[in-house]
Amino acid sequence: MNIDDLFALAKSRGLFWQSAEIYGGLAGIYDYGHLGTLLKRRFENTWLSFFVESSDNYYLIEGSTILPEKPLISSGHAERFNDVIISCTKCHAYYRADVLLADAKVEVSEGATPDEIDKAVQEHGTKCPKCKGQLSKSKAFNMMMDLYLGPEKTDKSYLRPETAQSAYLNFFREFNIRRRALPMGIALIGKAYRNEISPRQGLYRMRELTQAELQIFFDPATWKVDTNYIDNPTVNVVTYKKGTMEKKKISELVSDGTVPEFYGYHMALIHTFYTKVLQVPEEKFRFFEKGGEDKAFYNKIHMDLEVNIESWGGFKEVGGLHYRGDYDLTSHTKGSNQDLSVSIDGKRIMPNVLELSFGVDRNVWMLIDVFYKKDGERSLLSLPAIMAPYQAAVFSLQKDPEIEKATAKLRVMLKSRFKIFADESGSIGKKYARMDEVGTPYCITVDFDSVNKESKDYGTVTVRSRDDRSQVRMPVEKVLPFMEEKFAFNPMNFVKA
RNA sequence: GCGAUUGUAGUCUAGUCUGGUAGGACGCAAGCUUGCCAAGUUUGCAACCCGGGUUCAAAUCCCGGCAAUCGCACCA
Repeated sequence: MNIDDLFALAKSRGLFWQSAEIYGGLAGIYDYGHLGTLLKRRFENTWLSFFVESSDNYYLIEGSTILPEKPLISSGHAERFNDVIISCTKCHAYYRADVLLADAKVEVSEGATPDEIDKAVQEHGTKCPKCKGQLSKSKAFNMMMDLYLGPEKTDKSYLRPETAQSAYLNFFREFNIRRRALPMGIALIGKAYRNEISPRQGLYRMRELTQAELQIFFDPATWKVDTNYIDNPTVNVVTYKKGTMEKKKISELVSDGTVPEFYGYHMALIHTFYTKVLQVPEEKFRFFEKGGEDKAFYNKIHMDLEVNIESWGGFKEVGGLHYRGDYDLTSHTKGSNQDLSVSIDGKRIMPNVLELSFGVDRNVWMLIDVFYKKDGERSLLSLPAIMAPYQAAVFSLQKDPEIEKATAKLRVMLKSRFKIFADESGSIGKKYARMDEVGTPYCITVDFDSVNKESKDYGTVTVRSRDDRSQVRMPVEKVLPFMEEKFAFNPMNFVKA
């Protein structure tokens, strides 16, 4: 499936589309429709259950999307998110000024201002490397969206560029409330904002995005994890050292020193989430270790979580596992004058952070890409049941007052426990086809025998499975238990280490 | 931000070069039909991205904007 096909599906079935589309839209900003919202919620709830609620020490919080300027200066975003850009007056190519000057072997101090850059360009007569044209004046470009609050619009603030900062800013209070114990996890699911220069590829590069992040604060000297690494899965991994994809046991990655134990454990956890909970085929999921220039400066170990997504042309980042050391709490300690170090067993330490970060929108797109199949006439979205927007549909085989009465009754019975689709237009085959396309795992159909007292099948209905189109007949009163069983799957069961 | 391509009912698309009644498919609605997998049939609904210009006349030509895809660049 290519991007255009996926978008056509998304628009026609109620998944997502551009915000304010009747006005022509806004680049990189999207709305979710009724079906997309259901799907997104399923992903978020499953993520929450698996990574957060499975632990007694991890909690979800909700942080504001607007942050004052100071913490973002401390975190480095105000400076590092801030590139100085310079363009060519002739061919209009533009460059990051520091990269351009480094290539031209011109030395400038790190974090040089536009004025300093312009001076250096003038002194060295630096030209456009492509066309040798004159370079323009440089200017600062910040990826963060800024806001000015108050009656005079003087209070500078930003829309948060990542949810992570909300976790760090709330560490101190949460730690004190929660019995001062480590490890402690703070999770957020929420919006983040980045002023991307050029939003691309549907939900891949967005200006307003949803992140699901878990920040685990821990003491590296004492954190104990399950060294069976949750059945020690074999994972696809591109290590920085090797540079190509290979299959490795988690235990190997730990014993050969690629990652520490706690990191390996979380690789296993994430692998389980993608391959067992979301049921992404193993060959489509991998870890990709970033190093050197590509690694964010604060990270000690940085792996992207990648899924092979056809519409995005191959393996693409859907999340990250980042060992951030004590960078975050140390910089906020400096910036706020609030000592965020903690005392554990009489020892004073600055907690380290392991960040599990997921792009929710990218994962929603990924699920559609991975599970949508077109087989001749048939369109099938074979989502795992736990991700299905509608869990079942209840249909009447045909227009008939008796049947419709029974259908309505069955719907009421199921509605309080499950998300039930109810729309009777079209033939039964068409109804099934529609449900296949939006990933509804079960269609329950009331037919003439169901309501005919003379029939041996009186009081029964048929339940059709989405993937193999098979049908089983069962008494109406068995339908609820059947559904309870089919949706009993609890993602957190994988995690009890 | 630069370059290329593109923008037509809810969705996909013909028509644009060469200006002159916007056509099809799917969809949706109502009816007939239909006893389990997108059937048939009748009737109906629904569109030229936005703004300006040229012209007797613009979906079509020109200018500006917005948006999308791809490439470059960018993505602490």
